[in-house]
Amino acid sequence: MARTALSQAEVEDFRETLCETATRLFAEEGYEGVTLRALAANLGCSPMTPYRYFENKAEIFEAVRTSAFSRFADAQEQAAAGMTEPGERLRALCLAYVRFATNEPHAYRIMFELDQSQIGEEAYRGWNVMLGTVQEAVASGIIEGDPEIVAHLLWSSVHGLVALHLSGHLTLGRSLEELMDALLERELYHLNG
Amino acid sequence: MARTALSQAEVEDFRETLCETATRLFAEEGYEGVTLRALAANLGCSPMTPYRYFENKAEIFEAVRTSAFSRFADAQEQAAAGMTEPGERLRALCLAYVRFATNEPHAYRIMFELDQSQIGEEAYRGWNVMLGTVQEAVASGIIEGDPEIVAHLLWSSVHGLVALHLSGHLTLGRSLEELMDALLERELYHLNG
DNA sequence: ACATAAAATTTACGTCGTCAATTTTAAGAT
DNA sequence: ATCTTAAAATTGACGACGTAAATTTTATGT
Repeated sequence: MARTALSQAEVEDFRETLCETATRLFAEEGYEGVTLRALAANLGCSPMTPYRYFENKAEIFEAVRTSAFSRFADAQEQAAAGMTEPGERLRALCLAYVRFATNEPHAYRIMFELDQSQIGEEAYRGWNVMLGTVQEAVASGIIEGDPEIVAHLLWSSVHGLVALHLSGHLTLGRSLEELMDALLERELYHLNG
Repeated sequence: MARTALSQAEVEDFRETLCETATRLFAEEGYEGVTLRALAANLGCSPMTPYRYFENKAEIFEAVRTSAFSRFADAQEQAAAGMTEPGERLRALCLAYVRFATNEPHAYRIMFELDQSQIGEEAYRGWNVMLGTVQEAVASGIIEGDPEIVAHLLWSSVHGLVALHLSGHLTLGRSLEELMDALLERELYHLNG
């Protein structure tokens, strides 16, 4: 007797398309640069249409952020899968980390510069790969200490390098990957030296 | 024959008052939360008055940022002055670092999350204290490696800890200072162990 | 084709940064 | 003391933003 409501699939489709477009715009224009009107124009719809699929701009960017975490986790898992020895795997993880950040700087920034409390499980997938690898490394004796603490310190250190690099605070004439290797070398110091 | 222009001192006075008020508002409301109209209201002037003293909002926040860097550098210098032994001095620096960040989270965020290219010499004062102390630590043998690289890595690591802490990404049940101590302990590992 | 409810668009509001036009203010000249 | 004048400050307006409310379009069962 009346128009039927959109199917779950149709809703999900639009949400996904919107999220992809928003991610692209965001990568081009940065966080503040993306306006809902521009997003709508890129989607070929009116500025109010997205509001049927998302509560507001903040929720749109939460979706963009979650998808970024998802891609990041994929990269981490793929990097880990390629290596068997814990030390090599650790390095592969860190390398994948800095490469993700350099390839998608804007995505990286919303992932970690905004408050974490609102994001879901997807945010922990990448972290869990790192934690697991550090646990293996400790178990196999190439790193010492409480795995959770070590993983947090390693993660923080790599994040610090990446963050300062992205905002231009690293004045040294070394590449990010060089610095990351130097960091790992020091962390694994008592193995080699 | 006509009204005299404001003296250099008067201009500087207003700029300073504005900067202090902006810093306070910014600390309360966060970056996006501060509007020029609110700032003007707090200063007891009209919204356009600040424009005689600053080009635009961006320039105002550059001033706020520079003053934050200045306070940060003061804290670093003061912390360094209290310690003579390089290892202790290094720890004092890191402690002052994390304390500044926890006491003035908003200030800390604009210092390091925004692009660095626009800020002046004041931004390097704090860094130079750290670099100098690492150089001493290397000279006295308690740390090994190229001082510049080590200083960059240490700085990055502490920044990473602080940044992830401020955005709520640190899930471990340890305080920031505990983690910082664990980090330093590992860095000085081959001295103690 | 018609009725109807969902979906989409258009219109409108309040707020933002900031430009342009205006008013106020303080000093030298009369 | 008053008038002149240029600097300083304010007021008013503009376009853009996020989004609430009102309106129009669209797809279905009868």
